[in-house]
Amino acid sequence: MTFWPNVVVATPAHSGVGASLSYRSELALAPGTLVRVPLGAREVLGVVWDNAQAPPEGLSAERTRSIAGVLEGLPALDEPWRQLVQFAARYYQRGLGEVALAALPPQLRDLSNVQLARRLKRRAQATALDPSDRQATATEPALSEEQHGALQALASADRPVLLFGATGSGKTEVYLQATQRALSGSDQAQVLVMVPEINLTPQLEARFRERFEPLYGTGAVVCLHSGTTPAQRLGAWLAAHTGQARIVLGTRMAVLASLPGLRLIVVDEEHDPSYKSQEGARYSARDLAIYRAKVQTEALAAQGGERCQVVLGSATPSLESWHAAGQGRYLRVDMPARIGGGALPRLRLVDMNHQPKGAVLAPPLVQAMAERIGRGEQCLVLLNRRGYAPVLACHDCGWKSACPHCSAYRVFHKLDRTLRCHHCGFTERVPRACPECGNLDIAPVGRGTEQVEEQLAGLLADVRRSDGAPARVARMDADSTRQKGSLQAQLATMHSGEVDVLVGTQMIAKGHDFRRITLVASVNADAALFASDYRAPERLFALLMQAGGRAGRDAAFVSSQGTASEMWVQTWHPQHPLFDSLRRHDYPAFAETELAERHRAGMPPFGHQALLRADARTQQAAQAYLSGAAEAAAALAQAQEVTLYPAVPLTIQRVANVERAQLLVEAASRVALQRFLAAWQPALLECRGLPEARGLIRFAVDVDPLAI
DNA sequence: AGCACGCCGACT
DNA sequence: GTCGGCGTGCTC
Repeated sequence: MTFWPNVVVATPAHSGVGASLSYRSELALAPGTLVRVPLGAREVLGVVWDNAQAPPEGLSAERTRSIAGVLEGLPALDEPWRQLVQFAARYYQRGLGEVALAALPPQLRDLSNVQLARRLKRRAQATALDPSDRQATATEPALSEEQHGALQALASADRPVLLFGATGSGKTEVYLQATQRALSGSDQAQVLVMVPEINLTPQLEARFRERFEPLYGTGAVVCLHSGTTPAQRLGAWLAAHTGQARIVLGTRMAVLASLPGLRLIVVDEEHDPSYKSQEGARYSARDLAIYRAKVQTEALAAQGGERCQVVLGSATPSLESWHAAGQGRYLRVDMPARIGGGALPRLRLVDMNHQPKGAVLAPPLVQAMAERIGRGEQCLVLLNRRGYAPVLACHDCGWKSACPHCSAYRVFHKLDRTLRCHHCGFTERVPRACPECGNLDIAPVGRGTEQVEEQLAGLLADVRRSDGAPARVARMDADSTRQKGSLQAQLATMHSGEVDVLVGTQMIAKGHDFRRITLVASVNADAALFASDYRAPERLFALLMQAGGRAGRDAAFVSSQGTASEMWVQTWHPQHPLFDSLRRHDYPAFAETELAERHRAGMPPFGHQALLRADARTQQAAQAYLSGAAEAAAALAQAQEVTLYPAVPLTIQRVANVERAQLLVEAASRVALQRFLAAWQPALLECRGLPEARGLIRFAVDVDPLAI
């Protein structure tokens, strides 16, 4: 008997190849089976999507080629996984195969059956050799009343849970115990825990290993993120797929891992923009987590009635999630109190209008830091700019350190005397004199972390710590942590108390549990207050709350010092309403204001958006393509009540000599937007051939974009 | 995306 | 006379 399986392969949506390709097979292949198939001149990995009994229509039999082989020993990818991939591909307007294959470890492609068998055998042996003297029960710390309530709510919730917990309220312990509960329900049960950034995985991994390896063995916890080697990634994926791994920790890519026994998904810091992918299929891992829990629950219901729970945790939830909770679509659970009864830091606004002109750090702030250092406390200084200064300029002729390949300035890095473009990476040594007029008087404009570090070291030069040693300032940003292991090393110097003041980008604001920090300062927050991006206030609020959350985490330490922890913000606009909510740590009030504003403007979550983006050799070509695509869809847009805005260049118009433009699509309903985008797809392919779009490099649709 | 096929400059 | 530049076009 001959079968005609439809197989998905890694062809992007814009390649013109349909959703799946028909092959011939003498064997019945279950949907989800991993196969190797001939495609043109090569052989590629594919996933059987369905197995038709009849040959495909409109395709001659001799053009249908045979399946080259099946990946032996691997269970088929299950129905909920396929539904998830199908949903993601459709919703984010990408090829089915592209999404499916991107979710698989790349190494799986070039693994022979012999190699695969060897790997699977080794895994099975490792598991078998694992010491069997496992603990039967976990040693779990006692929970606060709030934590206990959250755990109860999570256990019985019939919808996604939004865990609204202050920084330091002990959300991680709730995740740990919820995980334990989910795993103890069945030998097959699995849990997925996501964090926004790779940097945050090591400490979470340590806590999960410590808690669960004694119970479930050393292979029970695996990590999936872009920092792992291809071999590790394959290993972790296989462990998750075969059920040997009980807990998968990872970044957004982990949401697409194969997890047949999935019972709980945790999305920590759910508001974080890192959950939205910015290339390839531009999916939101948080939104996919919600969908995944739903289809998994449906699948579990069919075989006995258990649920797959999903919990989104944050001290400053995304407005989308907050709104969903307000509507009752999510169950909101509050944990307002800090563990140990510590208070959230007091807000101290520094009105820069009343500070000495040109001061990077206001004298009262420096004074406050000096006092804290003298008492053996630590400080954190936040500045969202790497390097020494964002621009180098000539005072004579007006030359600025523009990047020749991008419409942006190169940043002055004083430490290695370079001008570096943060967009394309183009780096040159700092010129001795102005390249335009030869003037020697070229000077940095604005400030970055390197400069603040340097200035602080100067300002605190005479300050002594409680042990009499001079105060020590360190800097932590993408530059200082580029080398492998240096992030951990830098965190260690902070934990040990070797460093008194840590200057850094938002990297230092996230997640780290420093016990002796009692003062956090944000040096230039103002840019976000008046940014054109409508999500900028939300991000600023989250960043400041999160940064403030680094202070005073150890209530006993703070009270023994006889002080209160503080969050300092330097601003030229102390009257800005955002600071009122921030002062009261009142996220709900802030969210209400922002949501009202969004509602008025028809912005998400009340309206729905997508972007059509184009990259081209010239700006004209990029815009011509977009305009052509808009024109082709004018009637369709009108019928669907979708608004198409004019094509505009991106804020940074050119990056690495590629011109970029985009076009905003707005609709009042998600369904209308989806219908429109799906119907638009053929026109998007066709418009590539427009003569005026000559020079177009690529286009992409971004559904639910984070920035417009 | 790959990888072929296909038409024009500097080399053994 | 060939090796190879990357411009279009197809992949069940």
